[in-house]
Amino acid sequence: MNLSNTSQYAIRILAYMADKQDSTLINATMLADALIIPYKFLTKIMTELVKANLVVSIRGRDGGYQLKKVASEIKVDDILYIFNDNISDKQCLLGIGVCNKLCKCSMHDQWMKPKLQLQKMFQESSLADIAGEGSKI
Amino acid sequence: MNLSNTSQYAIRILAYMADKQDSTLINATMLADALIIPYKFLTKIMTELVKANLVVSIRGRDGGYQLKKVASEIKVDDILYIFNDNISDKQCLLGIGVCNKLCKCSMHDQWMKPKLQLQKMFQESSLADIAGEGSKI
DNA sequence: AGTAATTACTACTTAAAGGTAGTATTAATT
DNA sequence: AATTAATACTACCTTTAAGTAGTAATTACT
Repeated sequence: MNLSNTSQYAIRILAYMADKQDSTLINATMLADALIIPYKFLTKIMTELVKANLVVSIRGRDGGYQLKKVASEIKVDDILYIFNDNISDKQCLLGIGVCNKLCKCSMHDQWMKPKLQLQKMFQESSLADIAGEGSKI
Repeated sequence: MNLSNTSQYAIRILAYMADKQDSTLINATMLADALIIPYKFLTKIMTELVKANLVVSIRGRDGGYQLKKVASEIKVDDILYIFNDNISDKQCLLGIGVCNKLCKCSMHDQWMKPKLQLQKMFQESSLADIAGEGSKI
């Protein structure tokens, strides 16, 4: 039970960008070096973040990336959603199609409480909440 | 954020076996048919469960499988552990090595509470707790 | 002893995630 | 206009998870 590599990278990238809001643009080389993420893989992720409207890109010389919204408006859940890594309501912990009150998998009841808490955490945590504070990047 | 196919299958298999405790042995064909899991993949998983000491196998004609312990003694966390799918304490949500109070990733604090609740749920839920009750199998 | 029914083992194939390489496009600077 | 530095695109390669196939080993029954 864990996040995909891609989601982990994306969260770290965006949290780093939120932390460096002062400098208008950050380019892929800077991000890849700072976060120790393979450059080519990072640019692939950046393009997805641009398409998902979380990031704006400026092409050409002196180009780079910046957040499209203020940090407090970008939630971790928004990031996970892009990479299909969020916790959906219907999704069954045991993978038996759709799970709900009427048609439960055997772990439905036990899963309910931690699931809601996880969802809440992802939905309420913004980049502003997680950026900075001298944490690992 | 989800369990691997293999873990999902394993939980379903063991919950089903716990539910059918009356019939001493259950063979791979019965399990594969009942749970709609590919037969060959299921036997592979069963062999791992035997090696992990959760299941006993009887080889040869009229052979099959049965739980090695009583259902209440087998926790979901024990199953996830086998397939490296449990939630370890050290494991960092963002994949930046080891995460702890002294050396935190940016989501460490937010992750702590849901993580503990998830761990607790997996560690406290036994096959006896999740088997039966007319749930999907 | 032979047959049938079962698990165990070994090896392979397929699909998805993770990662890399090269080229096209864009735009500022000279 | 040419050069340079950046993102975007397309295609490929590598690794891991998921699934399949065939055979060996084991054991009850006849």
